[in-house]
Amino acid sequence: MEILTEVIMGDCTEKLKKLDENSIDFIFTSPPYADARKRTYGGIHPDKYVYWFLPISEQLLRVLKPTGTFILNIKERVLNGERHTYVLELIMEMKKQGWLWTEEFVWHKKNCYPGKWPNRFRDAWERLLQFNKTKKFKMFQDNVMVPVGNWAETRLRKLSETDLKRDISRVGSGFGKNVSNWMGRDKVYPTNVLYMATQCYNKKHSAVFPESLPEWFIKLFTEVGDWVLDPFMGSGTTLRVAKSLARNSIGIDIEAEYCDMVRREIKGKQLLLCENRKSYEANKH
Amino acid sequence: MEILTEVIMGDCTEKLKKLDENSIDFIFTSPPYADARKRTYGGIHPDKYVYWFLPISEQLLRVLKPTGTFILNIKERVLNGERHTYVLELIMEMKKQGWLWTEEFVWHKKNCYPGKWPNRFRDAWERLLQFNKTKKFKMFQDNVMVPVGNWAETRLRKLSETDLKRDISRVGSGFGKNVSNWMGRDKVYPTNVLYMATQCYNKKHSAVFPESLPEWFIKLFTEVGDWVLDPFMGSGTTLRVAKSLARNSIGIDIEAEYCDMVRREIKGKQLLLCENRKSYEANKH
DNA sequence: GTTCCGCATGAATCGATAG
DNA sequence: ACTATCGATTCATGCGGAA
Repeated sequence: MEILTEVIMGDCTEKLKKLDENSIDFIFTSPPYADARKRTYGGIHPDKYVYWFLPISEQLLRVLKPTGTFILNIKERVLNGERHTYVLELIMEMKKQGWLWTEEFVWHKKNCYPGKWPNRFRDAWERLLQFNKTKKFKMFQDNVMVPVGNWAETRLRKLSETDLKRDISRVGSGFGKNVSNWMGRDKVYPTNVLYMATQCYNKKHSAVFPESLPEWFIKLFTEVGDWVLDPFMGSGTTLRVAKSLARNSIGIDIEAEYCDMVRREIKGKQLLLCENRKSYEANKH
Repeated sequence: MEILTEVIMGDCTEKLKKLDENSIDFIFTSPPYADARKRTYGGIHPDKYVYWFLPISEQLLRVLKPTGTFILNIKERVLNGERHTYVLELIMEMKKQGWLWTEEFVWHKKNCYPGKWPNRFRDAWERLLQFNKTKKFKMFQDNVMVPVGNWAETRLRKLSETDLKRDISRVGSGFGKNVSNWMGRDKVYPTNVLYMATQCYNKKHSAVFPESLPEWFIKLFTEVGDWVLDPFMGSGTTLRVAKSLARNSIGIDIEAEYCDMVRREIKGKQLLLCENRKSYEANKH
């Protein structure tokens, strides 16, 4: 079976209209956040964000199969000291369009953006909104099971409870036992909180989310040979993962530079894969 | 300085009207979830939740000092396979009342409720919505700093990258060095994700949230001698923590049994403190 | 080949300054 | 008054060079 990976250059609002209805199994995307990436997308003001996105989500609803899922990675900005409500409004407007708001996953970022302010802490999480067309969507929970428990933290907590210095030698000797214990145990289903690092750095083009993020959801919501769509492709993280997992994929981006780069990669002339890429470690602490 | 702890029995919609305006420094509460089955508060249906809560939040806005903060612990239920939107609507309606929606913290539960469903995973997070009356609210960030970095996880990742069994002995010998390294480092400010265990079990009355949750926020938003309010007191976790931190507190509950229990505890005749209570470990993994 | 140290780099946000 | 730009702040991570 041949796996297809297609790159379409242009504004996704228009290009999505050319895709067949009920043809996509899974949509994963991270649209430009309000007022971020001003150059590329003209800088959508928070107050106009919903109005800007709704025509796109309307098309996404059209192209998605009834059994498909749409995961939207998004987070609202701070404006005048408050969290803006455009994401909340977007959810309610998309429901009016016919979307089902099935779930909200949390991406708990291991390494969030630094900074200090008198009235707030660093933002260490983003929303992963799950939308569906029907209640009968495909889901393969067994594909994303995680090792049980938290070996490292248990060990750490025990250390802090006793006298550290005195116990170091004893801990050292007990170390192997714990490791084998942890490895021998079964796997469990994950939760709706994903604990992952923000990025896997490439040499030139950094991605806004790590490969482990689309990887987790593609395994969860699709089968081999299914069709994956990312209307805001960017550096092509979603397509790269889809291809490596033997899923067909379509990426749309308005930037020629991104499209060229991803096309070159598809042809195999340039491999931009992160070499020391870590497998996802969702829910492991 | 004497610390006062007051328990008021009754419907908080009414009882709140008897409190002075601008008299409370911090409000922390976890209102009953929308649920048609529950008897208390007349069994609020999700569709009527906002309508039910708004008169209460209006009173909370009145009694809170301009420098005060209101933390609302809440999570929307699943209804007909979808997340209900009453929390989103509530945020927007409270903004119309005059509240500022400053931030949304995430309580990432270490041990969430078990279970398995064909179309969703276990829910491991809840919202902690921060509302303020003005932008000039009190915040004492230094009181909630956490140890830096993530020693345990780094160690764990290194182990998985190499041959585990072969390296056990070597790791054992290098253990003390790493521990001292980790201990020597400074503390950093936390993020807006709190990673805490779900509950601290009492003998009879289990609390909705662990003591570490109000503890963290009371330390962050109040000083010794300030006034703390919980309009849905329940088993009195908020009041217990407030008292132990030398803050005055007021709790309101409609259930006589809860009120009696908390009053007895205040008098010192019954100590319901969790014996093996852990200190909070926000953002440590 | 390893390990260690130093350094640059982020989907950020606030407050001050300038137009 | 309201918007646009800029510097300061902060920390987990990966990279390169050195021991």
